[in-house]
Amino acid sequence: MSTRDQRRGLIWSERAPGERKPKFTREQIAKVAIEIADAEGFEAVSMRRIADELGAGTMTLYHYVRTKEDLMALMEDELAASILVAPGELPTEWRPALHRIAISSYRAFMRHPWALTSLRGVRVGPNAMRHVEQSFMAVANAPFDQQGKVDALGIVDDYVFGHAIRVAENAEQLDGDDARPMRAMIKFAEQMLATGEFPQIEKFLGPGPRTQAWEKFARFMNDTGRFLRGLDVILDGLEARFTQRPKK
Amino acid sequence: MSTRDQRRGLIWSERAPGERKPKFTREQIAKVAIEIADAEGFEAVSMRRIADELGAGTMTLYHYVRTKEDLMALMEDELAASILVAPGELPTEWRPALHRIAISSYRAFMRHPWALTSLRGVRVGPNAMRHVEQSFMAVANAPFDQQGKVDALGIVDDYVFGHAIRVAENAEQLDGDDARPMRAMIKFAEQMLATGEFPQIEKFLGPGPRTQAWEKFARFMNDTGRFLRGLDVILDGLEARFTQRPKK
DNA sequence: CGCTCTGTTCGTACACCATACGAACAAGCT
DNA sequence: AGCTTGTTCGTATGGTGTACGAACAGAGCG
Repeated sequence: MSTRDQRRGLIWSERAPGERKPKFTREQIAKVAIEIADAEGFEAVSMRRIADELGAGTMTLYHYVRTKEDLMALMEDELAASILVAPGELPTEWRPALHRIAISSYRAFMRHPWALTSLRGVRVGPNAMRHVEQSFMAVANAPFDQQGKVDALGIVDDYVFGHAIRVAENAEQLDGDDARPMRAMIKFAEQMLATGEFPQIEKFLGPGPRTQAWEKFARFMNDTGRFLRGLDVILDGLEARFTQRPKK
Repeated sequence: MSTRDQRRGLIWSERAPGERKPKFTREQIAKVAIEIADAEGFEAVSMRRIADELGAGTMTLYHYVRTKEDLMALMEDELAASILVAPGELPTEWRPALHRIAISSYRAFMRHPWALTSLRGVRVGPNAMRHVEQSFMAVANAPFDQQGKVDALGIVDDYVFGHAIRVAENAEQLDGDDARPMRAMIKFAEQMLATGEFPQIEKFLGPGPRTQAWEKFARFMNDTGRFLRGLDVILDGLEARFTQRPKK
């Protein structure tokens, strides 16, 4: 190898000749979009806004992405990366492994609540596939048959996703700096209760002035403990299914 | 009562004097919006489109609704009505009752898949409250404490919602008349698999030509049986939680 | 060095969106 | 018949995604 090659890397990591280096990268664009959504909500994410943030013309983005839909797929996969469990940290037992993945997903969703309602899924990117791989890994040693394994993964994923999305929606109202929506909702609920059509709800809330009971209830719904208890119930159910009837 | 009052109904069902009858109703508007979404997808629902369908001017809608957001709340509550179990048909035992409600919700979601991804919730309308009432009714006789009851409802609701939303997203691609998105996804997945980074997924799919294995897999994910099995697992878990440790 | 090629950037234009504003209309009353 | 006011809706504004094609600039070559 001659000296003039010293400062160059392996051929694979070098750009092929004749290929101009673009100013931006897809990852960079996706990250900026996520930052905007985190800071100002998903509806603030527009092609113009992203381009401005990057100091580029709006149409420049369309060189990296065919449609805004594609860009959202990039955002989604970028977030999918953050639900991956660090390699080596995945327990070998199926139950703690599933538990670990579920918590990791839950945390990621809580960090970017807007993603749950705004990014419509099924655009499996590289990181989403890694998540699937990791999930299969989690149940690889589980005493379930093929169908049982997929069922188990599906149930946990569905629960985590469903829970997260409902909590996220709730939190948007609960933690907003504007308390009016919450007040309006309580007022409406009280009106409905006054009709007497809802004895069970009334019984649950108890008698007397329930101005705080409502908010307490809302906070309870968003308690992480509730998520964990539900997760345990589901894992219990999966375990029971196995011990009760090993061969279906 | 004099004869001239004969043809009039009870005072309560009469319009108060001085109140002009509007041409449309909120319910009517919401129903039209839902029809459009069912027929052409949610993105086809615009204020102009709804108004056209009703034979009204666009701005007329704003007399019935403050914003489009409000209109979506109306749509949501209209759909919430369809997940209500007919009164009298709700079993008294908590497990079949929860099962019944879950299935009813699942069916409603399957009928209007777009609603899951497009209508962001927490706008509890009258019908949503009736659903909550019905849910509390379902667990009224269950041997859980207060927290346990709410937990149980939450877990089932979360699972149903999470499952439905993922199936709905899947179905959009699976049942679309355009098979290209599906093919593109398979092609991409195969490329990823070729890297050897996904041994678990490969093991699951098995060797050889898997052109059909993919679609079979997708169909399996959307099988109603999978939903029901998951529901049973969760109800098992809830039941176990009770029999194992009656007092918490 | 300048020329050419082409990948990359982006200005302009269009169709569509939600909706603010205020004018026009008509139903029910006196 | 005239008035009041709830209801309808035309127009206009500022936003959106993106099609089109012109302008720019980096790399290779002579």
